[in-house]
Order: sequence, then structure tokens, then C-alpha cells
Amino acid sequence: MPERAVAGGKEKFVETPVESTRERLLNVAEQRFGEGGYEGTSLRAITVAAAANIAAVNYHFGSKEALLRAAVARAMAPVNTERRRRLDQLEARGGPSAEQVIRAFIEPGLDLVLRRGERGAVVARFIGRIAFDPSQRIRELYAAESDPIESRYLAALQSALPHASPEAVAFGYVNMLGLLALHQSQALSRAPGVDDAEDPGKLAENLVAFLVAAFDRGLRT
Amino acid sequence: MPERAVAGGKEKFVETPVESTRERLLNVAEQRFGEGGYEGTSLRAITVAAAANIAAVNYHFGSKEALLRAAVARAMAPVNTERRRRLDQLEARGGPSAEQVIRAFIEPGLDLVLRRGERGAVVARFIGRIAFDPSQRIRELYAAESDPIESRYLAALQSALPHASPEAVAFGYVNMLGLLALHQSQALSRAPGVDDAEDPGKLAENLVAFLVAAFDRGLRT
DNA sequence: GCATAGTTCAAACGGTCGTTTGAACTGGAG
DNA sequence: CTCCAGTTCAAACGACCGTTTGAACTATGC
Repeated sequence: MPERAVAGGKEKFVETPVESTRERLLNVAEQRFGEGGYEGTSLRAITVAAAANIAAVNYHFGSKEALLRAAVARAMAPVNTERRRRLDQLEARGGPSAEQVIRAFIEPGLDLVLRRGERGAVVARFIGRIAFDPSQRIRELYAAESDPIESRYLAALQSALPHASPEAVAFGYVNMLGLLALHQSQALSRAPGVDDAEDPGKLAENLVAFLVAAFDRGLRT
Repeated sequence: MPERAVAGGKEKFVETPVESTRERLLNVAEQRFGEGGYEGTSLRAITVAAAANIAAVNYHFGSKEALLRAAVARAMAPVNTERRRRLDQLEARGGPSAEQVIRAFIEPGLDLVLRRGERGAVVARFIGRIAFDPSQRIRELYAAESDPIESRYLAALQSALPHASPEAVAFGYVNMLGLLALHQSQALSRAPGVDDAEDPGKLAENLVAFLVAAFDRGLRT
């Protein structure tokens, strides 16, 4: 690894100013896959934008799909971590409300990812786009990253809404998942500047309020 | 047009038992585009399944995108007609409730299209998939078919919810649009048989109830 | 019959796709 | 220095893409 010269006992802190080829590929893949989807984005478009050779993808990742898988894993990791942290915190205090659980799910997806400048929006769009890619294969690839905490959220919602049947809670959950993804991918912002160009905090508040009302009073049975 | 021999004054009622090449192409395009998306579906896959020559697409439609455009127009036409009809009927009686307006929007998308056997589900999945295709170009192509009645629904929702700001009503509308599309495309049914394999009427009722609660009590400002 | 417009067909066009190859380059280890 | 694993590179691979061509076929109108 000549790139990061941190081998050996001494930390040499070369502080490479430019990202490694691998990191540049992941960054550009996030952006392009988020704009054009998986099928609609070619490896050549990615490698050109990343100033890398086309063979670098297969060298660092193995295939186009493996590149996507790595990008999804990297993008979802902080979101999953934050969701777990919030859920731990809520459950430690015991008996969280539906609003608290919903907020703990939505805000890490919009907040944490939409803040910190332009890259956050890129990551959000990437996640939202991949979550509902036309190809079932790609969707499952995303689901594999999202599933592990799904059962925890389902259980938390169920205890917050004891009157609702498990089917109704699951119905609300997938609706929440879908609406979040659509807002993340910015596919719901057709009229410019109507509701999404504003700060993500406001969008998160609107979405949480929308979902809380639906969960509290909109679940049948 | 040797296919349908209905020319001349006399109706000869040849009653061609098989659909025309043009119709077969539209039918298969609905199915395949709905399964794999626009970019993920090749004209060759469509023409082979339709038992047509690859050149037939460009002969009957002009291009791949024109085929999609024709398929979208054909699939949306009855939905738009039914939505207009319901809205006319509601407005004739004056002052419809939010639930009535929401129902008039959702049910034509699920009901009318999910009933009548297997083809209905194919059309629904096609519409839902195209509505949120990764390519903005494709999404706009769908929006062009859906927009004409959008303003009418926005106005009806606004009068049913006078306390809500126009921005809030628009926010609810796009959420309704998105959730409907996701259910149409069957992208929200990951666990088999949980909530979507049931009859579409139940799904429509669940979705309407979910949205009514969100509209009535979940819109901020 | 012949002419004709509509439709289908096999074949090929140039281009782009994801992937692979093998050589060239890089920089620390011995 | 030599060695060597890690990385980059230009080039090519076969496959598939959407589109076009021009001839062949079909059924009607004259």
C-alpha cells in the first residue's frame, strides 16, 4: 500500500491530501448511482469522473455490483449506527412513544445525512435511490443493510401502539421506509423550492408529524 | 392495415383473435418495464417476448422512449379518466371531505387497476415503477401524464383542509403520490404475504385510512 | 391480372457495456 | 542496489445495446 504510508511502528502521518483511488471511486459512485440509478450509470462514467482507470474498479472491488455494495455499506453505516444509538437511548428510558421511535428512525436518515454541506445530500440521494431501484436484486442489496435493525423498530413501534395489529404496524413501517427514501432521493420535489430546498430540519419535522398522525390514528384493526 | 380488415363501408368483423403486433409490444413493454425498469429492459427482450421483430418497435413507435411514452399514456388513460369522473361527481355535490378526495385519488390507482385478473397487477406495477424511475427524464415523462389533474386535486384538498397552508397540502399530496406509486410497484412488499398479497380492496382501505389521518392531523402550519 | 401501401423480416450498423489481460510503474523491505 | 507486493495503465475482449437498412411478404384497391 504505497498510498497511505502508515506502515511500520512509527506513524508517519503523511496526511495524503487527496483521497485514495478507492475512496474517490466510492465518492463518485455515490453521486452517479444516486443520479442515474445502477443500470443507468456506467463504470466508465464513474472512473472518468474519479480520474481513475476503468480497471481500478475490478481491482479494488471486483465488479460493478461489488462497488455498489461497498458504497451502500459505507453510506448506511453511520445511519445504522445513529439509529441503534437512539433506539438504545430510548429503550433505556423505557416505553418510548411512537413519535420518539419514528423520530429516531427518520432523523438519522435526513438530518445526519443532509447536514454537513453538499456531500450529505449526495449520500441521501444515493441511499434513497438504491432503496427503490427498479431491479429487485439491487433493492435486496440495500435491504440487507437495513434489515438488521428493522425488527427492533417494529418491536418498538408495536409496544408504543398496543392497539394496532402486527400487520398494521408493519404496514406503517414500510410506508415510513418508503416515504423517507423518496424524500432522501429528492424524487418528491417536482416544484422547485416548494418544500425540499429548505433546510432538512424542517423537512424532517414535517415528515415526522405526517407519520406520527398516520401511525397514531391511521392504522386499521 | 391488413391486420384489422375493417376498412370500407361494411364492417367485416374479422375478429382477429390475436392482438396486433403493436398491442403485443405495448403489453410486453408494460410487463418488462415494470419488472426491470426502463434502463434495465432491452428492446430485444421485449420483442422476443412479444414474438415480434426488433425493427417493429421503431416501425410502430419510432424509438424505445417513444414505446415507453405510448405505454405510459395507454396505462394512465383509464386511471385519469376515473379520477376526473370521481372528482366531478364529488364537486357536483359540493364540499367533499379530505377522505373523499383522497379516496378518489387512491382507489382508481389500486382498485381499477389491480382488479380484473393478472394484467391489472402488471399495469399497476408498470405505473408505479415508471413514476419513480431513477432517470429524471423518465419521471418527467410520467409526470406529464399525471400533472393535468394534479391542480384539481390540490385545490380540492385545500378546500377540505382550510386550516392547512398550501405548502402543507402540497407536501401531503406528494406523499400520497409517492406512497401510492410504491404500493403499485409492489416495492413495499418484502415479506411475502404480509400485506399486499391480499386483495387490493383491503390495501386501498389501509392506505386511505393511513393518508386520511396524516392529512387531517399530520400537516404542520 | 397489376399496382400499392402496410407490415414483417434477417442482417448489419456504430457504439457502449462490464470485464480481463499483461505490462509498466511505485515505493518500502531486505 | 535488488526484490517484490501493491497499484495503475492502455488496450482489447466478447457481448449486448438502440437503431437502420432494404428486401420480402401480405392483403386490399384498381
